[in-house]
Amino acid sequence: MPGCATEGANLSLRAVARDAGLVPSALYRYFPSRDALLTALIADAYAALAVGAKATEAAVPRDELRARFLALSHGVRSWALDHPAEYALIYGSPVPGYAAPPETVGPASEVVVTLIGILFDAAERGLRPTVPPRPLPAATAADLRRLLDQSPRAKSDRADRADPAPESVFAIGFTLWTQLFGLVTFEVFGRLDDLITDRREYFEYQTLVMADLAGLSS
Amino acid sequence: MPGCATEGANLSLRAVARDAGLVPSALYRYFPSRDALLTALIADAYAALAVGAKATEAAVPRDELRARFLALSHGVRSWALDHPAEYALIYGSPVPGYAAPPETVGPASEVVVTLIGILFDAAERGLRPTVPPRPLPAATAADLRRLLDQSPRAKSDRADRADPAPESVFAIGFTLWTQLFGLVTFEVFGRLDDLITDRREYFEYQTLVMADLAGLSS
DNA sequence: TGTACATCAGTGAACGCGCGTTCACTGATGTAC
DNA sequence: TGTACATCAGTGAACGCGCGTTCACTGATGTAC
Repeated sequence: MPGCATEGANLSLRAVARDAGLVPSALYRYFPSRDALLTALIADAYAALAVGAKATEAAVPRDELRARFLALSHGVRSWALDHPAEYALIYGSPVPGYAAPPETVGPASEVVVTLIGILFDAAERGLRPTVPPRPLPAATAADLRRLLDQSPRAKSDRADRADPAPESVFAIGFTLWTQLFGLVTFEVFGRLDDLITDRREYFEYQTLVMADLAGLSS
Repeated sequence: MPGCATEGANLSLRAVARDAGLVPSALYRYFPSRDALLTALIADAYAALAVGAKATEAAVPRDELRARFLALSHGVRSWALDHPAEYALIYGSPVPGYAAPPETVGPASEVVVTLIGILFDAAERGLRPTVPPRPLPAATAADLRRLLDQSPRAKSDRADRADPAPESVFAIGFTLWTQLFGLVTFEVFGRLDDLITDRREYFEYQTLVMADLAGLSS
């Protein structure tokens, strides 16, 4: 499809056609329905976010774990601020009557996978979270172990490290993931508007606290 | 207005009228426009969330700081899961073309004010966050000091406590606030659907980690 | 107590708009002989 | 090289629908005398 500008706050089929300089019915050559178009927009948005966030992280030397985490975080924030409509599409209110099909789960998890990769590198170097260790509850531990088994990187070098349990690395990864997107969502959706004036500085501070929490000291 | 059931995923004026058993034009007796109706729905939703969350927190003895935090968190989560449409209205994607008027900022901040109240009580009892202290950057410190001056409770007993700086109590409050709503938003909006099976247990675990982080040990 | 009138709460029809979707079509581009 | 035909990319009119909003109205409830 030519152009394919997914900008603009409106995600209606007609709005997408307008942005692309086409008549609405022309989109039916490319997508059988509005839901199929929506799926493509969502997959594109996840992919674009992952590209933006991982590009900044990949530029940092592998052993600078704290800097890698900060780069990833700022990459997510920058992309979200530059593309608020697409960010809202993937991290905002679910679209009523639309269920994301399975082909979007891969792109959707790229950021958290990268984040957890940093934490595994940190665990390998002996870095430990500053928050006191707390045993994972049973069902959550099972869920994280299942995700771990689907993650080739974590599985390959699991044998030679008994401590910390890889599940607990996932758990701290989920904590950071939640906090990161909570932070970005608050800012992009304007929840900080009358509270925080220098939002970049605030974001930097909060991500530094998160890095401290995860024990990413270098 | 009779009935005034704000349930239902749709927030259109006609949908609200339907829920209330009225004809659409009847709403113009109560609200001059759709935006005014939206403002009322938003204010109601904030108030209902605050009532739900604070009710559970208020039932806990004042000196059980950890239990108060957990009760507040679970109160927010329960209300959000019971009222997903209203939760999306106040914590989801902003409605295009609608700007929240100033009368919604009071109700909007009740949960974070309660949360920070718990943290002030904890600071008074000498409890300290486990995350290493990190100096607040200038603009953020100024913002938090300004919010502090608007908060009567914090101001009244500020003189007799030099340490920790009340701004830093606000800072940790903002961290927990972000994490709490990030957690709830992920769950309510279905972002955990194929990842976490026992979501209540997962939420409990993550809030316990947050309490550890904030040093809420009793 | 009974009548006259004002207020109130809501009705019902109509408007113009943007939406998703359909369908017959057009005209440029490529391919076969 | 020239003609005939198929494919492709997109057009344009039309549909039925839900939306926000308007306006004249109705009928029940309250108040004055």
